Amino acid sequence: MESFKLFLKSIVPLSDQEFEKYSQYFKTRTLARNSYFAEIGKTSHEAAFIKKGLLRTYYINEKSEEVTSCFCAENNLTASYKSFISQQHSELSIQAVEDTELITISYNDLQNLYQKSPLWQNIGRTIAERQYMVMEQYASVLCNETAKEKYMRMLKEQPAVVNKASVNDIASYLGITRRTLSRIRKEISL
Amino acid sequence: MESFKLFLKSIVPLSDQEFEKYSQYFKTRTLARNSYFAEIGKTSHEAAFIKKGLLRTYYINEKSEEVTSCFCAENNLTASYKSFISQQHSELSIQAVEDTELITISYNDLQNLYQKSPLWQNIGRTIAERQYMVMEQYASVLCNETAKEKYMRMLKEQPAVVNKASVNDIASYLGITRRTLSRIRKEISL
DNA sequence: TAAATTCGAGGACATTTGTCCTTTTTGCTA
DNA sequence: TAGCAAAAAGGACAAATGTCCTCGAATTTA
Repeated sequence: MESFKLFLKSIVPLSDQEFEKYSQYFKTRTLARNSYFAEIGKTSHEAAFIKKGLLRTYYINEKSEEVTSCFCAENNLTASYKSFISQQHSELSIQAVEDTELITISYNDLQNLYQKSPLWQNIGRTIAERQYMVMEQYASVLCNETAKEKYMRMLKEQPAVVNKASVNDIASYLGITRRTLSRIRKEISL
Repeated sequence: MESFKLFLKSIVPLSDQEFEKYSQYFKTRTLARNSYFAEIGKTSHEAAFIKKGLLRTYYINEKSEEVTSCFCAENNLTASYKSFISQQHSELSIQAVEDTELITISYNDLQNLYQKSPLWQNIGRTIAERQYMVMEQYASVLCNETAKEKYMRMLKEQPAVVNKASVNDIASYLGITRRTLSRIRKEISL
């Protein structure tokens, strides 16, 4: 729980006592490689903080291909947000790329926290704002860079992901084909 | 204010009395075509609901080109969110594509509302969550569709914007060049 | 451990998109 | 309304990326 406490403290002022008070709402859980935290078609009842490991979020496009929309690494949050927030069927699957340890909270417990405490309303809002800013960055960056620029950025910003994820998943995350990624890797290695 | 009230009601349960109670915090303002709601380098002290008109958000990339990251139309919110939330210099400019009427709130007033009322904490969080979901959609779509698919989607989802904005701005919004957009328009018109 | 399967690299060619430029159209203003 | 400037269209060629394929290495499974 220590890393999660630090994460929360980076968002709002929070004493150890306050954290203890609410820590009962959070459960620790492990997820084996390739197993799922959320699945397309099912409603997602949990959000998670990733203590250790790596998760991949993907959806299926009109051509029935898996498109990776996100890699979530240690010390970050993950959830099928749309499904979790609206409590409707998920359009996303979230799968463990490697064995992963999570700290989770259920939808009902989180709503309780929101009811109970302005502190948690504030945490919830701030997290939503942050997720927005991260996504904005992702969008503006990925849509206006060439394939090579995108891969170089990923190498710099998410080197651990590049090592752990498959070529297929990295390519679809960057919105390019395997072939293009292969060419870029060749070029870089020269 | 009527459209803004309806907008809020679509987010949270809200009585007319409650809305009246807080409406003093909101100011109405018009923005002439080509003038700015936010500017790169300046801190953004306001967020806005667009009553009428159209705004374009852009930044300057490393090649010193304007990149349009967003078109915000009537009955939506706009802000240089990062700057507004963090009260730091804006990396974005927001410019009126046509004469536009806004309903605005200042950063300080919004913080006051958050202090004063869990209702507004809730509104703030829900809006942040929604903006996140919109941005997620934009990101995954733009990064995994061809130039033509992106333009066709825009035609369908934002026909008014396609009519009002310049070819240059539409192209940079879609992450393609003017030349490519010109080719697509030609092809469609056949 | 052998066979089967998956995964990544890369060849050959097609298609898409970008670059640089000129021409045409549109809209403004003097 | 004539003249100018800005915006949009589009020609010619280059570069980037995609498609379809094969091959060999790595990994899994029987």
